[in-house]
Amino acid sequence: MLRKKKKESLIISSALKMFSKYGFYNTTISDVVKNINMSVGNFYNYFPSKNSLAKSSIIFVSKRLANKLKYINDQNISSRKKIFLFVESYLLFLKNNPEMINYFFKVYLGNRELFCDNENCGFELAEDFINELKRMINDGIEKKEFINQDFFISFSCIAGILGGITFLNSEKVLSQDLEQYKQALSTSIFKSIS
Amino acid sequence: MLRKKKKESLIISSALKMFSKYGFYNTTISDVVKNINMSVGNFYNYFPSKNSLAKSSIIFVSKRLANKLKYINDQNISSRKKIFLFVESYLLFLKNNPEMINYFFKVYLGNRELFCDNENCGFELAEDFINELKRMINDGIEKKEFINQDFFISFSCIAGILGGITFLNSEKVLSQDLEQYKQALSTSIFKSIS
Amino acid sequence: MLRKKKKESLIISSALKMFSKYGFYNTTISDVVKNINMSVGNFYNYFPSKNSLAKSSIIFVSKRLANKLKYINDQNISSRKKIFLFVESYLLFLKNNPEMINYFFKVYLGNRELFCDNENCGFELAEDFINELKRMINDGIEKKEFINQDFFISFSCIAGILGGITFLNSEKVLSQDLEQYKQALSTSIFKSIS
Amino acid sequence: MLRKKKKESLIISSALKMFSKYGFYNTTISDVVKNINMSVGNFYNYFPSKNSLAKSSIIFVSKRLANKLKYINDQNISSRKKIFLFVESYLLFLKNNPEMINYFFKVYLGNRELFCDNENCGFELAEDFINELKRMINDGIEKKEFINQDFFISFSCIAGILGGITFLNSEKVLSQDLEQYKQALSTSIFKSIS
DNA sequence: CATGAATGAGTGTTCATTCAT
DNA sequence: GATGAATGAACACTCATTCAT
Repeated sequence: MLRKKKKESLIISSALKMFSKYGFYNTTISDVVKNINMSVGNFYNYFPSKNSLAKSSIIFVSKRLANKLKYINDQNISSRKKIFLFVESYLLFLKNNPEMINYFFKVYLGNRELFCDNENCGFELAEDFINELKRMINDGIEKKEFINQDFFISFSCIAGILGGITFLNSEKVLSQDLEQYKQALSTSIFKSIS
Repeated sequence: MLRKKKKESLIISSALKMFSKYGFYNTTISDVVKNINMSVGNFYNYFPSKNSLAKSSIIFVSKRLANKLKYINDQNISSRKKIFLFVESYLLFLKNNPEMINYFFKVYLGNRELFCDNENCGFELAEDFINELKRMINDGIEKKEFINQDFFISFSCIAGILGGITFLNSEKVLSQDLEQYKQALSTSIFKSIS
Repeated sequence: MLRKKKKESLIISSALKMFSKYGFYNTTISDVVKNINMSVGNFYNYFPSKNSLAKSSIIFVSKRLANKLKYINDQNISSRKKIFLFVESYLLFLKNNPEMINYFFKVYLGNRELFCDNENCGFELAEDFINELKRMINDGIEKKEFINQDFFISFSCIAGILGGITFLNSEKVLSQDLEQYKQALSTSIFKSIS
Repeated sequence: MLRKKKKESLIISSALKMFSKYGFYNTTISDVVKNINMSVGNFYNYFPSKNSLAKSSIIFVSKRLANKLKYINDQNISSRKKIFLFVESYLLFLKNNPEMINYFFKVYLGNRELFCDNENCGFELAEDFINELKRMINDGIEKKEFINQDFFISFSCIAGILGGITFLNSEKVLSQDLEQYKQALSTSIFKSIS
């Protein structure tokens, strides 16, 4: 039902804010639902556990990021341009939705145990985004605009550099506005993988 | 007293292993001390709290990393070479002491709340390492081997790319041995900031 | 209204099954109504509380048992024969309606607190059955077929022995079919009170 | 350690009182420990769960009952006398330790789910007592003082009749003191199985 | 009558920290 | 210093009951 989906999104929104700000383990279910005038008991009508909320949240973020990247990937432009547009888009997204990006970097990457089933802790939950990134890299390599190297190196360059600036931003040490960095960042990223 | 320092190091070693593997919040003091045949009560003779153990641990790691970097910085070689040596040294360190690096990336960066006093969550605890990184970057810029850009961009490039590969390594998705990546990684890093 | 009574019986049937199988405290209202395609909210149109459902259920069982016993009591036969017929009838009932008997022994006798009002926890709820049992005993004593002893002793002999075999049956330790025990059981019961 | 065993017994004693009086599910760990000036947290230094406390409690009771019965079984007397001594001993025990017997009948027999592992809900936990009962019955049969019938019938006669009087006693419907019933009860039991 | 979302008090369990020995 | 029993606040999750629709 639509109504149910709406409520789920509302909960996820609150969770992203709280988890990204205070961390998963320092946020109680009560904290999550207080923001949206929901009772603790009712939360469990929408998610079976706090853990599953964390998982649903990362899927939510991954889908959003994947969409942005897909839109860029689908364009018939140079890889250089794609990198630029992606960085631009990413920085804007980070500015407007810091909780999503911070959730991705802080909770998803920092608390891996939450996202594992048994011993299996892959990236399934973020695969929408990762697959799109993979596509961008492979397209660039095919068109000889990127060097043909191990995927994981290129992945580290793109995600790592963006992760770095994201972290510095969340630490509030950046002196300028985020978008001021888009030129330098996209140039750095492009140089690193071409 | 020397004896006291020895015990502290022992505790930190155990903490780094446990925290990096299971996460700070999933590791109890009892877990930390069980490894080293110490009682829970006695732990508190060495550290006033679990939190302070986390802080001491990151200082310990930061110092170790800073030393490696300082040794390289002190040499009279090109920045290109420095980057290479640093990457090489870093990968070796990661291979031999994964718990330290993983602690840095997972716990220190992923659970910032642990390392804040009041609202102040700077990098004081890792400043030994960060200062040395700053020195390498500034030296390179001065010698015109790196482009003269915002420090934080260059920082993101170096730390971000290494962070990326570190994460992939801890996720066990890398197909080759870590040191196989040193050439490509140092090249990517160098290109990104020059 | 008849319709209302039908629904109540339906609920009680489901409750007897669930309560006897999983216990009162391990069965939720949701469990009870799921079986019969009824909503949780609607349940409260028929019973004011979970507790009252437990009470109504035992009354239901007691009436059923009382009817069987009354039919036997009303016959003009020896007490020896009555005991036999009762045991036979009881074992058949147990075989066909284990949930009723198990509810009686497990929930009604094992969770007395549910059936008390204030401090008053009598047998009112099972009085239909108990009165009929009392009648059988007193008739037997009058006819000098049973020894004239404290009612509670005779009661313990009849109900206790049947309770014993019921328990063993529900634990699935009996090697033979229930009705195979009717001869021995009725003999034992008869001997014990005559 | 002895100290530890002492505390465990203390907890079990309190649990037997509370569980037998209010039922397992209506007694909180807090209730159990309040009686003995222990904190909730400390309880978990002695038992891993509330459930395991229930199991340990029944083992405790079973051992106590088995001892009494063993003492009687070991004597070189007639089965008739054994039955009498056992009933006498049982009634005395019930009078002095009603919480133990009531726990056995109310919680152990009434809440079987607590004592099961997986699908396996045998009598292991009470086997000390049951084995001794089995011995008494078999000895009697061997000496031709009891009829040679299915063990479960004889078991139901002994345990059932005692269970009946126990139940009536805990319901406070008996008009006389417990020991007044020993003659009639032991006679009834003896007659039922001989 | 019927639905099922919403409520919120309640419980088992954990764990950082303390303290008597 | 060393021990580990003791403390108690905190939290995820449950579920009987209510109520808007």
